[in-house]
Amino acid sequence: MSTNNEVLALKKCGIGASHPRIRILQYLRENRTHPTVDEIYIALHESMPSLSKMTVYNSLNVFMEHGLCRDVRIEEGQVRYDAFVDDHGHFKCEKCSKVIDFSTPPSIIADSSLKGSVIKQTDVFVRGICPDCKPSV
Amino acid sequence: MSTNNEVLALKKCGIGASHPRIRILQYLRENRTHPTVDEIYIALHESMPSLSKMTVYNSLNVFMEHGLCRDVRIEEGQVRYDAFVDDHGHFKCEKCSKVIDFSTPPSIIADSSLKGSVIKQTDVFVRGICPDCKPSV
DNA sequence: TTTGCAATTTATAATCAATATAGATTTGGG
DNA sequence: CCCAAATCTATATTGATTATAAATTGCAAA
Repeated sequence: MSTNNEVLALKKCGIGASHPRIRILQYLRENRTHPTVDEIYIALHESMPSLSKMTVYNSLNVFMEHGLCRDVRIEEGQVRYDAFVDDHGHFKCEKCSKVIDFSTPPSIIADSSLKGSVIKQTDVFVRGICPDCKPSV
Repeated sequence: MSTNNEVLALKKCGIGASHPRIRILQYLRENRTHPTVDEIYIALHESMPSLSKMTVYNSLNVFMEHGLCRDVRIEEGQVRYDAFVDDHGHFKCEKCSKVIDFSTPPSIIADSSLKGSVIKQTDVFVRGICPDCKPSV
């Protein structure tokens, strides 16, 4: 079945592959739109009437702890989630609200102030107007 | 008096130079520790007993609207403020909790996915262990 | 100065996403 | 199939921030 990948990914992390978790991870991997908890909940609730929003919160937190997804806090008061965990930045268009991925330079620290530090996590957020929404010259 | 700079900065933005605003801006400029609303409130309340926390919220929001400071949302659930508004990134040490400024590369977008976009605001957050807290080899 | 009005501040109440809790259900090994 | 552990669900709670409206302050004109 098409959820095999998700089951394997969950097992590989040593966490239980419950039905809600499989569906949430699958949704996140198939919808690279950086959805919020609410968006995920609304989308899945239709076909899983017993799903609780708490389970979405819990699952996403567990996924994050195990590197299966990351949080995108580009907007105040709305946490988005992304199953693409390789290094990349997020651009939010203030016109159409889309969140677009982009690549970042190999090194984000351009001075020596943090020489010798250990980097655990990097977040790069850019806000502006995307090419599609920008009035052409 | 030493608050002249703040009065001028506020007037230049076209916003009222009330006593609370002068003191809050002054505190922010003299304490480059990226304080939270609570930290600012506690620090100033001592010498301004009538100060309301709402005023700190209001003032910081007005300052942000006029480019006098920026918010640093490097931690979930805690907004910090920074009167240094030139482009720079923020590093948070997970051991000592300090937030350290660093410079960022001239261009933060390393691919062509956003060619033609308008950039309004950039935030670069790095979490890890700072040189002081890292056990030396 | 004094006056008057708009801007600002203050206190209180309301909001709302996220967490805590505890009982119910599901999962997976034997 | 059974059972203990993991997970899920519903409800209550939290806590930072916003909303509201009344009180106060700032400031410019008379």
